[in-house]
Amino acid sequence: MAFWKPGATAPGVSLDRETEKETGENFITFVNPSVSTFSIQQQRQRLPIFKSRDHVLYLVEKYQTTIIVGQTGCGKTTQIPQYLHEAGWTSGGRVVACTQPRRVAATTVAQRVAEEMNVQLGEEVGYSIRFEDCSDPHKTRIKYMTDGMLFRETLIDPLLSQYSVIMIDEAHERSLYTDILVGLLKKIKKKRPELRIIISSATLDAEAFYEFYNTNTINDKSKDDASIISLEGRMFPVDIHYLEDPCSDYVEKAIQTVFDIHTKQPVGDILVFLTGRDEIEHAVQEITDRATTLPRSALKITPLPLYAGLTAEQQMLVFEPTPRSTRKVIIATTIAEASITIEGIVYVVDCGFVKIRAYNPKTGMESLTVTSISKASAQQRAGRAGRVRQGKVYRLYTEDSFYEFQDASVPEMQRSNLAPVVLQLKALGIDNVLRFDFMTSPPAELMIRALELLYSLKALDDYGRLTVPLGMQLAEFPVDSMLGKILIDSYKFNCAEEMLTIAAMISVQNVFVLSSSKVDESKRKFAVEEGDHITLLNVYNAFVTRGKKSGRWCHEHGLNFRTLQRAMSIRQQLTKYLKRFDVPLESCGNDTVKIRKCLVSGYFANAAKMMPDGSFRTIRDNVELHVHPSSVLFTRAVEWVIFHEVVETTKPFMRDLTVIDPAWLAELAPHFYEFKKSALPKH
DNA sequence: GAGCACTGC
Repeated sequence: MAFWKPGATAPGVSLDRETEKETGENFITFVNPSVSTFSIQQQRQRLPIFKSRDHVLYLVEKYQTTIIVGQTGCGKTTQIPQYLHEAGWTSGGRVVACTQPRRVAATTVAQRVAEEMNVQLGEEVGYSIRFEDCSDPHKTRIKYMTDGMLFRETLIDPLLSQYSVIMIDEAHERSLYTDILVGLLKKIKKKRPELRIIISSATLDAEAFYEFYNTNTINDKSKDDASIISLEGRMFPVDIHYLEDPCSDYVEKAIQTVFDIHTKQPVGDILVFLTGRDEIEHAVQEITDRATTLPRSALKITPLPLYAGLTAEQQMLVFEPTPRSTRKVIIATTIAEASITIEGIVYVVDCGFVKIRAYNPKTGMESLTVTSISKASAQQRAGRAGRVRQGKVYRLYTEDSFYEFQDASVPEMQRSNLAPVVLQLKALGIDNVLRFDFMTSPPAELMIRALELLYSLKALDDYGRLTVPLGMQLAEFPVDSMLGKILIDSYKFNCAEEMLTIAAMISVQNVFVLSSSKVDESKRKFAVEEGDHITLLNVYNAFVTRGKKSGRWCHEHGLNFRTLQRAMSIRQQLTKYLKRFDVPLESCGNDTVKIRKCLVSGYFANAAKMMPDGSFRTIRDNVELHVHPSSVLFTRAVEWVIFHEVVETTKPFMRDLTVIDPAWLAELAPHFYEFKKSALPKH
């Protein structure tokens, strides 16, 4: 195999060299390619990363693992795969992969690189995300993909043999699949010495990745098989302002700061980070009210909310260009930290908090709590002010409290339900998941809880081995383990068609448009006394029949069009799996008893009984629970329910409930409830 | 009795 050697000229490189020029001129000229007079190749050479091109290629050649530290905007994501391609790493049918934690990033970066290489997207340069494979198995040389997709490929080809280089981008975010891949690649690299791994991280974690991959234990650097390189960024400087004294109400302080900036600072839009919808809607309202007291001659101010629960149309408003006489204030959740980038932001107001979801293995409950952000998050938020010109960040906390923040937030692996991780690792032949080499091992309680759940679902046998076929099928199924079990068992109740719809609707969030008075009214039209699952089934069926799958109909009924479209895609995908598993695709008509019994066959562990005061207790542990106000069963008197999940916010709330007959628990989950039969009423 | 950070397969 012919590799490019340091010092030699790589294929396709000679032309670049001749036109190489010193950088340092006005950056703005190539920030916007449409007004640039430079060719694409010249623009590429003007990126700060170009200066490190040879060094990066040298390290990748010499070391099996290279850790690249580089700020957003340095060009690593678009350039490094191209450098590797130019240097011959894609010859002989091999592919360079670059993973992203988010779908949009994978598609937009692939689009950009295809333009730079002047090729058709989906041919030499492609992408692969759920529901969308825009790549060609024979032609694609550079493949951008979500980390979850690359992980799924390991289920088919455990050594990922078609890839010569695998670049894990944004590794500092420590998403669940990034962490699994980081662990798996350590195993794969032992079996494939020719494979090269690039871990790209924006921050302080770099050293930890290096330690994880470097197999050299002696004190002689020349024996290292991992290396680190830092790349220069291309951000504009951001002035940091702290509070002198801590504040007690950061929402009020944020509003005051917005007006301070508005009345004292030059033009430029403002981005405010708060933690959730309530705070955001409150701030938007207050800013609107107080703006009326501004002098008529002053610059106008337009507050805009931004969070995931809004419809696509509502979200698009933040991208509308601002009229000359107006300053835009975007008030956002953490969604604006990495997922959505808004151009033109010059001022950032950072409250210093974020809502974090964490899984408690003792109770099996998830909590959603407001916690301090990490230093890395604070840095990322500040960076949002330095994309177009020099910016300012106003941190609504003291400098001392900043230094008390954790360096990085807790990796998802440390705070998630690990049932799917356990299933998938076992499907890869990694039986002892407790001893799998994770960069940061998850707490043992999380692992044990996952093993217990999988055992109760009969996905694991008495020896902790994956059962055949159920365990293997659940490992492959891109759906929550309990829902997967329900889908596979649906043939027993002749209701696969109904369960496919329910599973798809449960897998998406925000079916009903939030914070609209129409919603409650609209929801009542679809609501049934059996509960949320069958209500969701009704909504979906109405959408595809009466609603003719149209956005207009959704709008009229307070439903989120994009969410329902996504539910259709998921349903389609899940249907393919059921066909492959030979589950007969029957419909039970409108037999809600069959549907609810089928739900019990998977959700038996999540059962609760109502108390005289209207609260609930779990049957398993007698833990107090409440009906979430978004449920159609909220304020209704019912006796026994099963639920999809519990999320603790102000109280532990059950979400997505269905009314059941307790006799079904004994009938369908005797292995789980046998020892507690006395707790069930006699029938 | 009154409320839902964000991704991903």
